[in-house]
Amino acid sequence: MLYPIGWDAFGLPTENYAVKTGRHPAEVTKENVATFRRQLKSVGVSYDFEREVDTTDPKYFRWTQWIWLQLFNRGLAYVEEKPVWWCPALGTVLANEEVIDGLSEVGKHPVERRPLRQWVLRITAYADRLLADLKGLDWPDSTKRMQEAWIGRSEGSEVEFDLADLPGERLKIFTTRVDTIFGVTYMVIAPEHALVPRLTTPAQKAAVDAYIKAAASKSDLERTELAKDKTGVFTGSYAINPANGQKIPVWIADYVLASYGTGAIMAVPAHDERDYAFAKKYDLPTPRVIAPLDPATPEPELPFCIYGRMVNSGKFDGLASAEGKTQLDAHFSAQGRGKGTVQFKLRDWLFSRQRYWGEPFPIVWVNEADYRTALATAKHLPVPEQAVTCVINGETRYALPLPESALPLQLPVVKSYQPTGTGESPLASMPEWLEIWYQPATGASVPASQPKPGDDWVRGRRETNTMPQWAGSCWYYLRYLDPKNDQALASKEAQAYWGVPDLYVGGAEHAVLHLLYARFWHKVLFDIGAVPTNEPFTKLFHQGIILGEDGEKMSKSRGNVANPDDIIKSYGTDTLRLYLMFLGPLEAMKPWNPRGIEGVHRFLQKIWRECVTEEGGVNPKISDTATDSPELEKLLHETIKKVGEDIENLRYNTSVSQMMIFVNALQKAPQVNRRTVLAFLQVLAPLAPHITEELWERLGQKASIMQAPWPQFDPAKLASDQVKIVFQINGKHRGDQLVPVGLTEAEAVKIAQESPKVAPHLAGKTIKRVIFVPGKILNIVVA
RNA sequence: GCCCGGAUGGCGGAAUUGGCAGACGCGCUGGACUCAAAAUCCAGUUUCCUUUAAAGAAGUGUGGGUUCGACCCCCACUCCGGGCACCA
Repeated sequence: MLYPIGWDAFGLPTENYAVKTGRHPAEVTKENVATFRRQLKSVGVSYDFEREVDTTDPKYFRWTQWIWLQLFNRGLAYVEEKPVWWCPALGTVLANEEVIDGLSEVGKHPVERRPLRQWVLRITAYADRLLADLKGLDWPDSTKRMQEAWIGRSEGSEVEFDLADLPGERLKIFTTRVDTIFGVTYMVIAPEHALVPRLTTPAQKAAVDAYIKAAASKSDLERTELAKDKTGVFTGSYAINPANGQKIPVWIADYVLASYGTGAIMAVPAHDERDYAFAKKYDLPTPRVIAPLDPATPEPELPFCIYGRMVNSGKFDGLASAEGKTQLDAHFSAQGRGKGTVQFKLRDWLFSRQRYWGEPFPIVWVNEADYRTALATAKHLPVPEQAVTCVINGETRYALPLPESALPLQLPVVKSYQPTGTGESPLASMPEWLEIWYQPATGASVPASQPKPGDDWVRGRRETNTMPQWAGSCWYYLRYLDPKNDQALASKEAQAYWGVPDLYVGGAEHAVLHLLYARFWHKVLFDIGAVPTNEPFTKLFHQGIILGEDGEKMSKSRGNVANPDDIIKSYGTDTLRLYLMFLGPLEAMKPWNPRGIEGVHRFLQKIWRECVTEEGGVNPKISDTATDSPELEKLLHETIKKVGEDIENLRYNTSVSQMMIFVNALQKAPQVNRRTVLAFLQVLAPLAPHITEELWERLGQKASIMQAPWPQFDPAKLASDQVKIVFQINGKHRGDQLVPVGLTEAEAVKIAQESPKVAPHLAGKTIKRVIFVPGKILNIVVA
């Protein structure tokens, strides 16, 4: 059994606190971890603190950086300009959650989308496997469905449209409904599309520029889903529909995203809701090219968005949609302007932050000549086949990785965590760390202000971006297996012995992002032979969270926090543990209710009194010779069974109820056998370890209760020869009676007819039908 | 807006997944013990009708449906929560 704990301690909240207080995030992290660790221990959680990990520990993030180098080496990391929230007033990049209604959360300043140089991970290369391998996982179906939708595999077609005003150029679009291509009345490209400048005519330039500026301030979410009101602007240019040769206008609209498909669509207003809304607004034609399959059906209202039969489509008329798609794909393929293809909604993963408190990238940016030299002198460097480049200050730079032997690359101590104002992280304000002479073979460096140390040294600039918090949390479950290993992220032996987590418990808020990112990393590690399995989390359970008394998430600013220290002080650890379990189902979000805690506290006190007298001796009702009543004995075995099953199924709340029922019966019993009490204490021990250990000892046991083998229930003791059967007339409850097990239907009907409660409802009626469920119910339908 | 959940007494929740709705606990009411209180114990506690009891009737967010029988399955809605790619 491996039951570990660790701290995912990089990230925004700590950094913001550091900015505010000027204290080093590492120092703050250390304090917070100490508090959490103390509280967890006081709750009596049996984590193995020997295996504790901390993602901000250089000994840990050395391996985070190592994994990242493997991704880099395999061509799964690249650099691109990506739009992020930029706040000119604060001079910093903001997270989505820090932007509220287009204003910064701090100071309420206006924000805009600005493209910045970012590291991106090619998770889309694994889209098919991430989708296909979901099938074998023992996860909640809802979570699997969410991941499926997120990956968003969609089969369709790519088609290239000639451009009337740019001879030789083509506009490539993606569509899932190529069968509607004869109904295209305009094209739409995303505001960020590369062809925008060349397609925009002088007459339209002012309008287009204004539109692009406005679109730049919206998030993708605002642009597509929330916006019922579609907006757009005409470029002034035209494309040619390759299906029928028609000249059609090219528009720019922000409901088309540059990040999905080709960033351009063919618009078929008659058969697409978004296109229809747009066409109505801008008065564009909506010709019908799909009719219902059944010709007898009256013409449906537009937009008609389901499959049907092609009409007004030249030689393709009459084909069903599916067949039409196949033929059109072949048709365009033969012309070299299209093909059937698959698109994913999943986008590559923006994997950098312009922040201080994260893992530094083990990358030095050098010029092309130095890059060639470095590769020649240091052949072991983990470089991709195709060099990763970017333009910094107008110069093309090459990404040169640190050798694995030089890891970890540590964060320099900075004077200020304040934003630089340029969009770069605070690391950019550390010239001694940033601008260096660098020896590629060893990873050694000296500040560039000093003389060049030798011939095999090159001039370099370190990467100022840091990794997002996901990085450390993507693989921590592997580090628990072998937390102190300095040769590998975990030894082969440890991995073979422990495998992957048997049960992964995590909140539903991680359903897509964390759980998808970690699966991606794990698959890459599998591909390079660093882990023996294809999937990290075979069985998954989402626990809920305890909300504040007001039903809102607990937060200091809201003042609705319940502190475990206070509860432990007044009621003790076992009461807190038991109450947390009794509060409701583990997976539910439930508010903290301090009043109910009295109930479980009384329950534990009652158990104490049943075992121990006021003077501290063993309660005289307990003896080795007492014979328990059959009822108490049966209840004990039912309790052992139910608690065992409930623990297996993570239904702790109902196991507490069952134990309460048992103790109520125990209390009423005049005599009780010691074995019965001991067995009960054992099933309670996992939830209330402290009090049960104490009572176990007071009842004369020498070894720890934790060492004793789990009690077994005897199925024979659970059997009953009597069972209650419910009588219904026309589905209405009219009485019940204890009857022998194995009663036949005829006998049951006879008993019902003789029952004083049931008989009146049968008087003068004809029995139409009898439904008999043995041992449960007899329903007589009368008329 | 899209994807995923949820809604049961005054409150937290239970119901073997289509077979007695409300287990268990909190709270409340009444009683016992006590000079008194605390603690503890006993009884009651979905709503309505009924003097009370017996006996009825209604009842699991709303409106329909399937079924001998629906908290559970289907359809349409309402409200609340999670996620929507830089909180993680």
